[in-house]
Amino acid sequence: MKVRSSADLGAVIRDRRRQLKLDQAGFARKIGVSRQWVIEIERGHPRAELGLVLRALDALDLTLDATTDEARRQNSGGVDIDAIVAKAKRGGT
Amino acid sequence: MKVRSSADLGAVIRDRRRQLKLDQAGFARKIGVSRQWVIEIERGHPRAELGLVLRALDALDLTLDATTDEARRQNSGGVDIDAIVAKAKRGGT
DNA sequence: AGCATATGTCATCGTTCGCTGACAATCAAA
DNA sequence: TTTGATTGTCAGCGAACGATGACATATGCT
Repeated sequence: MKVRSSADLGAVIRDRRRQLKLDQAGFARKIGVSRQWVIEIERGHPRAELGLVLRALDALDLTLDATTDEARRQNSGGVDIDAIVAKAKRGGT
Repeated sequence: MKVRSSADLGAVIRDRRRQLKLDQAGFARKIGVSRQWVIEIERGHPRAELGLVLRALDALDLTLDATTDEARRQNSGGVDIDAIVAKAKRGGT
């Protein structure tokens, strides 16, 4: 998922934490912060510490990727399915 | 580039800032922080504010993506073109 | 309903943020 | 070398961080 705001970050963390069936307290212990911190982060606190955020993502097996908009247009998200299919129907690869 | 630590983040920001031919002062003004802040971030300061970091990345036209290790194995570089083409040749979408 | 677990709220406290302003250090070009 | 721009360092200050602990609501299960 794209992370453009601290609210996005909070959503990503909360969703993933629940996927892994961790409660806030266990999650907090795992990354060495207070449960308060988890609450604030998941709420989208914009002034949280970068380092703790990275620790949290790591604990959730989430990796952060920084890419330029152009680079992304060429790769992953922007595969031109229609063109591929059209060519495929014509017998191309 | 993958961002696992604040040092990574600093490197990404510095490289991209230079790509765009911005000096620290201009960059700082653009995102509404002090030049001091830029210096600290590029040095890898781990306790920087999340919100300011996101503003900085935005100003550099950098987008952050949070993905699980598994998800990345399935997607990014690895769109299953063969499967798509095979289905297309059969007349599917 | 009752109970246990999970989540959210509040106040307090020590630490550190990011800003400002002035001053070095570094580097490039004339 | 001298100039100018860029980058790095320092001290001081107000504001906010994150931790702690106690309390208040959910939420879920029998």
